[in-house]
Amino acid sequence: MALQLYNTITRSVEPFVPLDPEGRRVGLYCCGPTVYDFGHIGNFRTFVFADLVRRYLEFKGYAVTAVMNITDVEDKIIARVRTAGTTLREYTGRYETAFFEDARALNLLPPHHCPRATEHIGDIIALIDTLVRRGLAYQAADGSVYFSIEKYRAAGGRYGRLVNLNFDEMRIGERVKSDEYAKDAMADFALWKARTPEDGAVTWASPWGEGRPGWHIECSAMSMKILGPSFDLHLGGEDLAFPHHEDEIAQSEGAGVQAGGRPFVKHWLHGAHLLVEGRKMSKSLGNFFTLRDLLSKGFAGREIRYLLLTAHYRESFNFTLGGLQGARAALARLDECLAKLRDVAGAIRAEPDAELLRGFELALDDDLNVSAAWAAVFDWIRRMNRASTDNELSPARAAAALAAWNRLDTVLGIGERPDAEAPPEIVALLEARQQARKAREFQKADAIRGEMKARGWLIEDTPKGPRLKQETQA
RNA sequence: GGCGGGGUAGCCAAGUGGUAAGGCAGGGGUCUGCAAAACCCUUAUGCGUCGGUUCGAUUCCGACCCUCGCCUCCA
Repeated sequence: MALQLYNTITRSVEPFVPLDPEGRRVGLYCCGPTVYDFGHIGNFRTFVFADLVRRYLEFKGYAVTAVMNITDVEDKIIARVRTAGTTLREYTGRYETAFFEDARALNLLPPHHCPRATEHIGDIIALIDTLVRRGLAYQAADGSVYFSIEKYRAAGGRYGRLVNLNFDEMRIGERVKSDEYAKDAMADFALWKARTPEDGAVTWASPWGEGRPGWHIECSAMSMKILGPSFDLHLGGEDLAFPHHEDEIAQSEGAGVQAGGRPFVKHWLHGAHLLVEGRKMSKSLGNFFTLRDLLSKGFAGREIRYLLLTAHYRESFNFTLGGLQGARAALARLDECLAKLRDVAGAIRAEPDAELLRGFELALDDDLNVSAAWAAVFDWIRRMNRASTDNELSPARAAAALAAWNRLDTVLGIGERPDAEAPPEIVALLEARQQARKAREFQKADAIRGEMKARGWLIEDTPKGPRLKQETQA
């Protein structure tokens, strides 16, 4: 079975074939967070998607090098540093730490490299210098260095491959006042921004004077430094396709550092945005959620991760609090099944059940059809439960099922609900209830059960005796 | 205005030129002292609207409506 992925640059689903001649090593870069605030659920949809891509490639046996940049210098950050009266590092450090905490809550595998823009100023300057020397970049009257789309095109570069744009029809100036810039052409973009008084201490020396990097250049400089001038996969949110990724291609290929005929990036993947409660997420609508907001409402990281992983990455997704409740119920069914399997399997070990793996892999091979993958998982859960009810679940079969699940979960990253140890007073209540039941004092037994539920513990009476479960609630 | 996605059950969401996966919620049943969990049955003659192509369309084509994204520093 072969993995197929949609490629934004060809607008089609195509087989994934690594650049590595041995077909083993894969370089993956994902545009990471701009650390000016806490990450919201939309940001994390993209990062969960990137995590899925990385994990599935590893599942398929590829040796992945995953890179995610930290954008720690940028207009919004500088503005906030100024109003907060703090230093750049202090300000961004706070949100970077928060980001990694959030990432851990969602069980995102840490990328192998998380380069910060501010720690690669030298690489950025070197890349800009190359572009200047090749005649593709120029310093304008305002002191900033810009990339010339016209020169790039004249040199054979193709601009506008990720997004079909008609530059004559563009509504120029609607979002940025054109008179703010001294660029030769509207479409040119900044590589190096000359220092302004508002930048405060956020400035670096360069051959073109004091200033700071433009936005796009950091990703080109850092990705090529770590993964080489040509690498396999570049991911990001769909909004980044233009201009960010388009400009990355122009800069990176404009530098002429790729081996003959090789592209900067072979495969571009873009994750769709999400809606929240059916509306575009916005603070004024009250449907703007940071990950922290959701965690503080009592939802678990795995529930959020699961919900984000129920929809295909190229479709916009309607994220709702009700959906999160549904996620909790679905995971409870999974947990229930796994607990049963573990109970039956005991210490037996077995090879993974091939049927489950096959359905799962078939689904994800098809451009990461994660909905179909979950369908395979839930069909399997039903089969296991039925076997259990019909008394046909042997320890060997349960062990094989568990082994398959563990393999799947290297991709899904859902894990299992941690078992909480019941406190002594709950155990005492449980024993009291058992006494009452034995004496057929059911009213008393039910009262005790109600008392335990009030304290957050549920009882399930099984043929093997009562089972305690901690109630989850948001 | 240009370009690109979408509109599938109460909600979320796959999918296909041949008669609609899966999850949540709901209804009925089995089991249970009662529950819980689990299982079984059930819930779209229908896939935005109107036309067209076809033996056959939710799937292809056209128009229209609604919605989301991008159109210069937003995941």
